[in-house]
Formats: sequence, structure tokens, C-alpha cells
Amino acid sequence: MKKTKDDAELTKQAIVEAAKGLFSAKGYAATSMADICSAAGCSRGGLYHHFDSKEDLFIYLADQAFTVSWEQWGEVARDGMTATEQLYLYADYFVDTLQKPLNKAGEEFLSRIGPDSEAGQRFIGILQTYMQRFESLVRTGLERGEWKGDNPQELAMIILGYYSGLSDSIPMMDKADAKKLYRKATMLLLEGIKQ
Amino acid sequence: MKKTKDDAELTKQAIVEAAKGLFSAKGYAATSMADICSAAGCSRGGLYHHFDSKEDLFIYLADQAFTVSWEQWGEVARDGMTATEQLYLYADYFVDTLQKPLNKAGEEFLSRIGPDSEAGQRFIGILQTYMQRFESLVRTGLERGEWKGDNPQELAMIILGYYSGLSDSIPMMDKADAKKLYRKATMLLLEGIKQ
DNA sequence: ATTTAAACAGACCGATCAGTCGGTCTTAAA
DNA sequence: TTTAAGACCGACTGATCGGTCTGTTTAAAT
Repeated sequence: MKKTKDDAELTKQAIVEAAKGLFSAKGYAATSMADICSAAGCSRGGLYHHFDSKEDLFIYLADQAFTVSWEQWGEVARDGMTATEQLYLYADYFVDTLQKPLNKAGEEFLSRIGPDSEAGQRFIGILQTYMQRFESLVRTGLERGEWKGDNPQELAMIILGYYSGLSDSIPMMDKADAKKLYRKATMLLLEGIKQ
Repeated sequence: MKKTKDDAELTKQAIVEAAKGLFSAKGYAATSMADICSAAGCSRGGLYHHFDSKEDLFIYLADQAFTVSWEQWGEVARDGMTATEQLYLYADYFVDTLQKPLNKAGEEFLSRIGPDSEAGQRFIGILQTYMQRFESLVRTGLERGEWKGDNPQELAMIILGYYSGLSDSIPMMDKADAKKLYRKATMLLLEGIKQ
């Protein structure tokens, strides 16, 4: 083999990181495979050696990003924490893993390939797993009586949309400022804005 | 002239409506001029008779959608209403004008053509006008002491992101259900979820 | 009736894109 | 040392897209 197995894995991860940044910044359709190759420092042939297609790459990348995000969160979140504290922590990781604009690319991806295609089904599965994880966080908050409400699924959807939409106006903020904004927004949601 | 001035304007509006629906549903890049022609029932030549380019069409459409949205809101909103009532009304029109997913297409559009291009500048101008209008609504709520806070710009950004993000999970809902969700989400934001 | 020009239509062009394919290089096994 | 295969390269292909150009139709002006 030209390169070691490890070298190959390194190349693969370089491609994934480059693709993640570009998809997040420019969207799915607007990011070409050539763009990704330039950013990752490999050839188009090399890229297609690691991934069968653009769809394949995106799904691989999305799966990894979402999984890693919850793993990082899970390492820090403790059972002793209140659901409110866990939510603040989630907001931080939401910013950190820049999965914020990845959601956008994901929607574009889904609408482009269709929810019924095989790739669409796989992607929806990834999203659902992610959602369920968040929903269980919300359910904890409700069951413990920390939060008001009786529909964890709806509330989870609203809060996730909240965090996702928040990222719209923040493409230029640095992470520190973004985290501040997310903390403030979380506080607003918890306390309400009514006087 | 082959058709009357009125007929031409009718064709133009058909194109705009078709484009609005497609851009909202599929995004900017994923919607081709041919798609729009099919939906509008005209030829590509005819489309380019009314609009110089895809960018031109999108900006025209966005301007019209955003302007019309505030006009409709303004016709119903009365000075006697509380800011809270005005916000609920805004949520309704946000759903009605389906400008929800148009925002998404707008971001994609902006990142694709760049904020420094002439079209980008024009689009940013449209967005800013829209934002300022919303910010003045928020400022009213703060000044009247209805809502807590001292930064109307930040609060406006957060609430707009809230509404925008909410539309992610709702591509299949009908308008009645969507309005219900938006009203509930507005209530959550006002009251807070903390017990 | 003739002319004029707006309102279309559709063939066409160059660019770009996702994906393919044959080939080269390097490492590890035999 | 030979060989086999994984890692990688880059030219090529077919399709698609935005945009142009030439031509045709028709309502209105003369």
C-alpha cells in the first residue's frame, strides 16, 4: 500500500474536516467535490477512493459530527446536574461542534435527494437518533418538575429549532461571543421575556 | 405587443409565485430556471425577458415577499394593541407568507454570491429594512415595560432566529397547525419554561 | 394596411459538476 | 526480489445549468 493504513485514515479525516467546514459555510449544493479536494489537499480520484459519492460523504460526515457532539456532551454532563444545567451545557456544545449550520446543509441535502431515497432514509435515521437524545433531555426536565409543559416531543422540537435558528445571524461571531449569545438565549427561554 | 401590459404583468407574477414556492421548498441552488419555467408555464426565453438573471429574480421576489408581509401585518396591527398582541400577530403572518423557508434560501443565496457583490448588497439592504421593522416592534415592547431586557437589537435577532428555526421541522404541516405551533412557541418565549 | 416593438419561444453555448477509469507509486506480504 | 493490492492521481465523460441569440407572434400605433 502506498501509504500506511494510518496515513489513509488521516487523509480520510482531512477530507471529512474539509467537507464539514465547506458544507457548513456554503451549503451542500454550493460545495463541489473539487472544492473539498482543494481544501483537504488531495485529488478527486483520492477522494472517490474513500467515499463512493457526495451523498455518501455527507452522510458519513453528518453521522460522525452528530455522534461526536453527543459523546462530548455526555462526557461532561453528570446525572447530578439539573436539566437546566444540562441544557446550558448542550448550548455550549451546540456552538462548539459548529453543527449549527450543518443542520442547514442537512435540510438542503434532504430536500435535494428526497426523503424516500436510501440516502435520505439513512440521514433521517441519524437525525431521529439525535432528536431522541435531545428529547430525553427535555423529558428529564419535565419529569423532574423543572420545566413547565406536558409534550416533550413538541418542546424538544421548539428548543432545537430555537438553537438552530439562532445560528443564522451569527456566521461571523467568534465562538466566545456565540456562546454568550446562546447562554443569554437559553436564559430568555427559561425565564421568559414577559415582565 | 403580443400580450397586453396586464397580461405581461400576470406572467411576471406567475413566474414570481412559482419561483417563491420552489426556492422555499428546494433552496436557491437546487432550483433551476427550467424548474421555474415549468411551474410558471412559460419558456426560458420568456423568463429572461422579465428578469435579467437568477439573482435578479431572487432579489425581486425577496423584496416583494418581505415588503408584502409587513404591509399585511401593518393593515391589521393597531396602535392600541400591546406589543405582545402585535408579536402574536407577527407570528401568524410569518407563517402565512411562508417567508419562513425563504430565509433559508436567502442565506444560501447570500453565501453563494458573496455579501460584497452588488446583488449581495441589495439583498442585505432588504434584510436590514426588514430587521429594523421588527426591531422597532421589539423596542416598543421594551419601552412600554411589557418585556424584560435592554438590548432591542439582540432581542430582535434572537426572536427572529427563533421563528426562523421553528420552520425547520415543519415542512409538511398545514398552515393551521403551523400557526398553532407558532402561537405556542410565542407563549413559551413570553412566559418561559421554568417552573 | 403597414409598421413597430413588446412578449414570448426554443435552439444553442460555454462552464461546471459528479462520477469513472486507466494508470502510477509505495508498502507489505510471499 | 518479486508480487499483490491498497492509496492516490488526473484526464475524461455525460449531464445539467445559467445565460444568449435568433426568430415568431400579436396588439397597438400610424
